[in-house]
Amino acid sequence: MPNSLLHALELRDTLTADERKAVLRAASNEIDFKTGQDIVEEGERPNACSLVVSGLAARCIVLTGGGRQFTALHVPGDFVDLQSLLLKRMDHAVLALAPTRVARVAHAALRQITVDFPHLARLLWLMTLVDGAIHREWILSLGRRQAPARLAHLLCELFMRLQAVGKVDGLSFSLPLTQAQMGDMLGISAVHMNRTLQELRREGLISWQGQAVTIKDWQHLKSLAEFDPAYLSLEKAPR
Amino acid sequence: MPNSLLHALELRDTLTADERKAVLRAASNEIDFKTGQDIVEEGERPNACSLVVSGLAARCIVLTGGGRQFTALHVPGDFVDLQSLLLKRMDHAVLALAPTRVARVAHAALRQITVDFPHLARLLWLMTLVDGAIHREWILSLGRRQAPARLAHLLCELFMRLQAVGKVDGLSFSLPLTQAQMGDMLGISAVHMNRTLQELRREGLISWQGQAVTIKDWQHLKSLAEFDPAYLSLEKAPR
DNA sequence: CGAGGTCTTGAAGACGATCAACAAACGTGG
DNA sequence: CCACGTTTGTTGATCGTCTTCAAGACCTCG
Repeated sequence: MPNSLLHALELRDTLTADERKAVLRAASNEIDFKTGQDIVEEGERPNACSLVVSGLAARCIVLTGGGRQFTALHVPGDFVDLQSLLLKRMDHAVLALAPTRVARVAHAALRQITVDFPHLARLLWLMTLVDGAIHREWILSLGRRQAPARLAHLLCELFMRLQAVGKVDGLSFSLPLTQAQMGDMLGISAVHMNRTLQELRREGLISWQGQAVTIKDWQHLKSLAEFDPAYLSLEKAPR
Repeated sequence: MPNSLLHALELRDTLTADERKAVLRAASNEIDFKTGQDIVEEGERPNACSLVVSGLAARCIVLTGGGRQFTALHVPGDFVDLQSLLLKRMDHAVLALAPTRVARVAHAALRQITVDFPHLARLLWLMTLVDGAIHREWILSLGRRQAPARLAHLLCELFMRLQAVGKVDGLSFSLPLTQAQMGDMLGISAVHMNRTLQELRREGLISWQGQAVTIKDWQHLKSLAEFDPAYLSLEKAPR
């Protein structure tokens, strides 16, 4: 159900009753993906956008030579390919990192929303703008932070985003990623990812066993990462 | 004049006469910035968006400790802060990298466009989506390419973007950047930037003297970078 | 129980950072 | 137009981060 979408939108602004109805009307069928499955393929021209209802998804680009880079991570309430409404062609694939349920919202329905509900349209636009702000933080991390700060920053970001959609338990959350996959987000090798992780564990900043991540020292983690959550726009404001 | 905006929009879709008029009506005053001046400051809450009319601008984030990272480069026809319409607060500064003329478009006028001209609104949205696509390519470069390929990719991108707005002369264009600034985009030090540049020169891929960049071997530059311009959406399509 | 994936560790080497010095280009004022 | 100071470009040497290769431990699941 697109309740997760309603929730994500209402994190950032208030919806009218009509707008809520329009959102609910736009949603169509839901599909389940297994870990590792492609939700959207590179080169595809979708006629619907995919909204994560539960699970975890990532945008993925592969280089000739085998190098892989994840360019975004998506939690419940996120569209994984809202840009395809206007960009048409997918320039990257989207992968399920865990068992993931996705709701499809037809392009036609989204386009109609831009005509009938300008404010709602601006909120959809906003969601892609938040994606952009997150991209810029990743660029900063990849360009100017070294591995421990990069990892710390990503964990801070994930914690805040998961908290916003009610997917944390105190200071713990579930992160169904292998270390190799985490390396592919941080732009480091799996081996170095492992050593960096051990460093943060040794410093008592986090624990990470199996899929359970716990933040053990939020203050230090935050300052190591120079993390400031403002870029996530997790606040209500008239948009 | 926002002719540069009209041009940028019409690169990607056709406008009606009314839409063209609405664009022209929305523009207000123009301002000149000198090299190095802030066009928008971090933390600011602009009430207008800034459109590059001529010159060159970059989004810039500074870390405590002096590290600096540019997260985007903007050529004529680009908005440098269109996201501020909905994100409100600037999470980074925007800097003029050369003498730059900027046209201000009031947030109120843009918001009115989202109500009166849904199709035009989608094209504005599209411009931020292209920014996002470029961000993802930078993430890929910073994460998985080494310095020579990173530089090659940025030069390919810049060439295509400048060509689209008529700012190239054959295979040459003007790039008023210091090597240190270029390093701040590629996530490398100024010294390494210099050595990487010399490598591309030595291989006969480019020349770069003063502010004049010339691509001497487009095919090899492109293949070194694994460059595919599709992500720039430089084609007309109904949006 | 075996097989494949994941995690962990060690060692060698590549890529890029940093420090330092100097050359070249530029802008400004005399 | 030249003298000067400042910024930018260039080069060498050293050091640190991260990669790669390789091997073994652990773990999960059929």
